[in-house]
Amino acid sequence: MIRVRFAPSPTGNLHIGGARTALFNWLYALAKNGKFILRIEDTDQLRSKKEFLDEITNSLGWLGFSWDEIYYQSQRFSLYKEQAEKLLKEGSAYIEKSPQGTEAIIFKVKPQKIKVRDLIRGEIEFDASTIKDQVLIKSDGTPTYNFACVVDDATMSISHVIRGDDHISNTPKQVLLYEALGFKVPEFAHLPLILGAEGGRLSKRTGATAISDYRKMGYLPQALVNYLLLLSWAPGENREVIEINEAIKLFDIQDVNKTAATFDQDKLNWFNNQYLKKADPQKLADELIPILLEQGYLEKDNIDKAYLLEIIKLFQARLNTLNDFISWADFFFLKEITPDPQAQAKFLGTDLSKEFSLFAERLEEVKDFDIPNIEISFRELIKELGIESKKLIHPIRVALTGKTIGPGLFEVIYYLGKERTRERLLKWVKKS
RNA sequence: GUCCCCAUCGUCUAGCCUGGCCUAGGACAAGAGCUUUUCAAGCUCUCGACACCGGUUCAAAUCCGGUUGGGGACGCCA
Repeated sequence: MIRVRFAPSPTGNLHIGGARTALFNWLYALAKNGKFILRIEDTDQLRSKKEFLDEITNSLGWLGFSWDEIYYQSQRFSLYKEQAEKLLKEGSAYIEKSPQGTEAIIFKVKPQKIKVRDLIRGEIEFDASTIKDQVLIKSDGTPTYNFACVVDDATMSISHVIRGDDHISNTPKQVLLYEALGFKVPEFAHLPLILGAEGGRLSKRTGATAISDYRKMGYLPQALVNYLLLLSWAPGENREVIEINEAIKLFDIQDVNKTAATFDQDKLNWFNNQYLKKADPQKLADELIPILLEQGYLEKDNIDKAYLLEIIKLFQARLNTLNDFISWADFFFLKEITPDPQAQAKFLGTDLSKEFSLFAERLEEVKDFDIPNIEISFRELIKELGIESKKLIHPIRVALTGKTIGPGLFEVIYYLGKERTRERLLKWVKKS
């Protein structure tokens, strides 16, 4: 039975690197019909916070990873103590007294060669003479990371330890502990790290790294998962966009690369756009409504969902993030728009009173107010006035949307409706 | 400083294990064009890499050694 675990410490948010480790563990469990275990490493009582724990579990859930079992190290202190005392009795550990009189339990590291087999990297050899004796139980009675980790992985019957590259140097220390405690050594797989754009670890300075931040920025979990997955694994056949169910069939931990990858937001944006394009507008609406309410674009008791759905369809293909929707589509929800100053100067600087009022009149006369008929009436007007269509299209767009870019003008007019279109046009007509 | 890991376009990668099919394939980004009503999307094209040196071999991106470069770890943090 394959049993893997993700072991975050609730001393910070779930970040990109942690999410990727969780993904590969979860995916491997699904691919091999095993179990995925969540272990909360909250031995540091001072730095562990409930809010971080909540953020981590919420983010994992949002990404779609569910766990079969959950454990908290803070509830297992007696087990660690017991195992440390066993080593003490056998003579492989000793007690060290501090000047204050407190006692710590230290593991004796004997000089020897330690071989670690890694599913991704092959065999790695370490010389134990370069490793110091290891603290097992700190003088405050709590276990150290390496010790609790070994006791837990062994007692939880973890078959494969899949974790970040940064743990490679912990591995020989842990192997020694497995052997001293008489536990079977699990398989190891060390995942390459994800680096920031300037090289080095992904940090707050390199941009947002918390998964909850990506959620707030309007990324879809499927897109983020797909991107993370492709960061050090490839399904082959030049495939990039891959549904998770398909990935489960193809994934194997041995196929993961050894090389550290640089996080690239541009590519993430592309993935997000790919998923946004084919997403169910209904689902996007569900995500968008709370944000639109919060920012005052919608009123709680007055939501026209069918209308919102149409507007979403209009923008879906041009969004990189869900949040882009608000900046592109705001004019559909605002009572009054303020045109971008540059756009106004460029397209509404000259007097178009005659053209705008004529067009407003023509729109009044359109019988079946639909997109083709709006276009026909516009084209006829252009012909009569003898001007180029773009001479009028761009100014009208700015008058209606406040922007120089957006969906096709006739769609905009249709969804804005006769009334609002007229109002916004006439605002630029000088009364003589 | 010591130990460990890694090395294909700017970025993510395919190929490497099982040398020849590689004048190295795809994607993102960038640039150009088509379309056009602007921005996206879509389509077409362009730019662009086997870090270096040596060895093995008829043949090396692929195997071996070294150099260089990058990253990580050396806590009574996890």
